[in-house]
Amino acid sequence: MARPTMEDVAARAGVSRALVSLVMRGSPKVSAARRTAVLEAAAELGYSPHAMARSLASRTSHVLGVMVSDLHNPFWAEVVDGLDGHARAAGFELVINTGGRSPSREQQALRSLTSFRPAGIALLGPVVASSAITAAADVPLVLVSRSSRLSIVDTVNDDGRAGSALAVDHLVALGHREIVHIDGGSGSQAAPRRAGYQVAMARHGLTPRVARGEYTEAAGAAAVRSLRSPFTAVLAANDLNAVGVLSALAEAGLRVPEDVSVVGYDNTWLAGLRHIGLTTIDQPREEMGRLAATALISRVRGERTAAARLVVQPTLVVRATTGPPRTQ
Amino acid sequence: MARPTMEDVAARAGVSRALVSLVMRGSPKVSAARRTAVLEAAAELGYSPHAMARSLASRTSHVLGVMVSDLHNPFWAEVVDGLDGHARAAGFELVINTGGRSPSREQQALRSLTSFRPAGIALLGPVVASSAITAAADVPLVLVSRSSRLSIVDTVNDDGRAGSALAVDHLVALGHREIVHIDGGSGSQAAPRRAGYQVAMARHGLTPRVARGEYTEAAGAAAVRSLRSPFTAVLAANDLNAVGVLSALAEAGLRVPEDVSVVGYDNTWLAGLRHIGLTTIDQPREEMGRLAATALISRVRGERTAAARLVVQPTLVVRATTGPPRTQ
DNA sequence: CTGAAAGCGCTAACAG
DNA sequence: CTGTTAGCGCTTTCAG
Repeated sequence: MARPTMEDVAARAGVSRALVSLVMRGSPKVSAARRTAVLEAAAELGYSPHAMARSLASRTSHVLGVMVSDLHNPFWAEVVDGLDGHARAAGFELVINTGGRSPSREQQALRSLTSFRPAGIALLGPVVASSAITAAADVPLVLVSRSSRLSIVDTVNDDGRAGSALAVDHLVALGHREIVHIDGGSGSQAAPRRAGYQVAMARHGLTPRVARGEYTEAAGAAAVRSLRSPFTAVLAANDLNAVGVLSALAEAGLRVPEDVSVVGYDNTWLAGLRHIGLTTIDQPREEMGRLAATALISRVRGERTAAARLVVQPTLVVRATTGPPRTQ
Repeated sequence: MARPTMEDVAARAGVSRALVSLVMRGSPKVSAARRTAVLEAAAELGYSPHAMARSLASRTSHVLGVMVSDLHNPFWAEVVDGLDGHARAAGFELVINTGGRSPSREQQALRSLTSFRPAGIALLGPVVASSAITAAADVPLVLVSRSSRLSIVDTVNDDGRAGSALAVDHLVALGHREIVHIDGGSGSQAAPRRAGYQVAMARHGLTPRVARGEYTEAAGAAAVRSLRSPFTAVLAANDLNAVGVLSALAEAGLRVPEDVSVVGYDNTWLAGLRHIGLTTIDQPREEMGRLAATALISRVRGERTAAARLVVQPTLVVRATTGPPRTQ
């Protein structure tokens, strides 16, 4: 009942174990006849190679580790799609982990991932300390939605400053002046989005107002409830956060966009739902996943040693939650 | 630059490799002095044990493989939460994979998972053929949201027939008679939900009408558009599907619930959003994850050999998408 | 193409 | 408590 090993397959096919190894790795130096014999024997036995033994012996791995900070945010599912497609095409497999938006759990997840000695690791929206990242960095590492100064890691980010500016410009063009930003707190990429907002507001001669938030629905709702002085528009931390904002506004009896305009960030499928119809800043999610996979794989193959700083451009998607402010 | 091994730690601490092994596994038969010496040496070297070598040598594993059929459905994220919490508490780590709702990709994912020789595997909403499941079943297996007759696998399901009946009874009590069901096609658990709907309709003396669907938003919208004859209520395949239904109804100029009532299934956070306010059938998602972890771990420990058939009870959650039909 | 031999990093006895 | 001796399942030489 124990799983068959290469030895078993070799015995059954009447060949040497070395030959089975060659066949399993798809070597061209095997005659067609023997190859089929081996494959048949393997199929009959239900043999499948032991990935760990293989990577232990070969000191290589075809596994890419992926740490997803928050499985509940649809944004990451779409990034993983891009990663998965590209990795698979290049002959790599994904092993996914989750960090639950908590630094300590992320650190555990990272350790767990490295214990598999993957060829490379992608961290999607990590909040863990940069020192913890360095400690794990004896394999190629790529950070998505988090910047880094470390030359040993690659990064894939949208231009968060530009994205926020896009939102502010859109709102100002509609006539808004009282624009609040609910930020992502210490979440990944919250800082550039915040900075972009502040700079854009200043450029328009407006006073920035930042409310502390987080990348969750609950935080968006809470932030709105805590806001005292009046405002006519809010730039939320991300789509999830924006949905919380919408709920809190509705609760308060405020209409969107007549009383308050709302802009999200990410353009996940959530924003596109007809009943949400959220104006938002689009990040090319699948492409970001693809870029991350490409960066990782090129490092793994030793094709590049300099750090890659991949930046994608966000774009504005106007839907139903933004409009001109009410004239007083 | 190569990763330090146990040998390196032993050398640095001035002890034998066996002692380091004992310390790493937390054995009590090591003096406090030597233990700290070893741990210090390990910390200085940045040593972390090689999970694969360990499991290769010990023929055991503390890894649980998880195949998620669809990362885009928030339902699974919540099940994974339950699984993760319980597994972690029991000293197991999760390795996640995704199948993209395609049988062939699921099979690949399953193969990839088994290549790590995990202690057990959880399949969340698999659509892959049952034969492919058996082939992988030389480790304990648990299926979530999919039934099975195989005695070697455990299952965790809600009572889908009861869930559908709950929805139908609710709609009938409101006065509906033209109730359409958009089903989950060949998706996991679509059959019992469909059967429950049909039985409940018959019990009320009503004619069942099933439209072919899938567990996606797009399928829900498409199904509504394809419906010819009139109806006053729809029971969707799941929440995602229901959201598509809501969109298509809005497009067609139909109001919810005045013109048409809509019931979802799952009660993911999506249903609870104020702007959706979907009446739905709740499945205890985290608990399902917890039960799956418990089942898997008890099998892994050899505490049970009989198949577990764990069934949880769905409940009705009434929100804003259901109401009495318009009186003609 | 084969067979033998060494070794990946670790655990599991077992005799000191 | 220690050091030794065997492997786990596989890849990698290297000499046939």
